[in-house]
Amino acid sequence: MQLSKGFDYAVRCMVHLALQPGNGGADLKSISRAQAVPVSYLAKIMRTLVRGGLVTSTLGRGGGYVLRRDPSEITLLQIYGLMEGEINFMNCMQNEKSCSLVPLCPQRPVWGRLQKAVEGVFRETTLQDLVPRPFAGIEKERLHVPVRP
Amino acid sequence: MQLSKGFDYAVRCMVHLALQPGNGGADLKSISRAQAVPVSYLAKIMRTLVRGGLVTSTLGRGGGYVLRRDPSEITLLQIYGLMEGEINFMNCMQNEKSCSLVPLCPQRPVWGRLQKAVEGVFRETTLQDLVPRPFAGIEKERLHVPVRP
DNA sequence: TGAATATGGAGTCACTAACTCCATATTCAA
DNA sequence: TTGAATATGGAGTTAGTGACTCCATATTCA
Repeated sequence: MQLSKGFDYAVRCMVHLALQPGNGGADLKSISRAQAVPVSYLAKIMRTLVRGGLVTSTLGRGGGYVLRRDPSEITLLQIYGLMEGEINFMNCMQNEKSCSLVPLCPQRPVWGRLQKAVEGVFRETTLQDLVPRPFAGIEKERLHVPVRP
Repeated sequence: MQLSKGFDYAVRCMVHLALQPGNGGADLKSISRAQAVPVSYLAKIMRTLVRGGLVTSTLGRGGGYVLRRDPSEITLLQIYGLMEGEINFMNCMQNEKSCSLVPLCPQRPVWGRLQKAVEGVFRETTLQDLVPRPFAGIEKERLHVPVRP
């Protein structure tokens, strides 16, 4: 029961974007260097985040990535959903009829409780909560500015 | 973030044992048949449960397995601990120094919260809670009797 | 004595997380 | 106009491991 590296990377890179001065954005190479994530793998992750609407990308020279919303409006649940899909602890939780052995499986509600618990933590945690203290709260009014210098 | 089949099997087989009439115990083959778990794999799982002290085994003809304690005193956390070890959602949570990037990693407390949440559900759920309704509570006074007929 | 049980541990196999590579498209600067 | 710097798309690779199998051994009972 581990979270994937992909998810970990995604979260850290989103936080990295949230930390850019004036939210100016950052490009693949710089994120890769700062977060120690292999650049080619990071590229794939960023594509997922862009497709999912959490990040905006700019092509060509001087391009890069910017958060699409305020860090306080991006939850871990959204990132998890993009990287991993629905939270489910057992295969039998995916659809109703996959549990074949017992008509009313007694552990089903337990797995459900786990799901809800984790979902709750993910839903309540925003990128803003993950910004290291010294930087918390600054530059918030300068969000959403374009990347280009 | 999935629970392993091994853990699922272990839980179901423990419940199966809790359901035996008069807690007479059951042997590999019958558990395997009833719970649809490959017998050779089940053998390995049962060894873990025996070593862990949750189940007593009897060798030789007429042998098998019996729960060592009352179902209400066996928690999912104990079973999980045997099958999977400590709950940890990220590798960096194993020891203090594995998180190398940032001295005070902001997501650490979040992973910790997940851990606590799941641990809580596991600790509060006993085998007794997983016994299907019609059987709940019966035969409790006849626990701990020997296997042999 | 032998059939029926559990034990121990090495071995197999398939799947997938994690990562690479390359060809292509876009943008800007000179 | 060209080329350097960026992102995109997707196929390919690899190492690790979860989910099993297999067999030789020990124990118990009929």
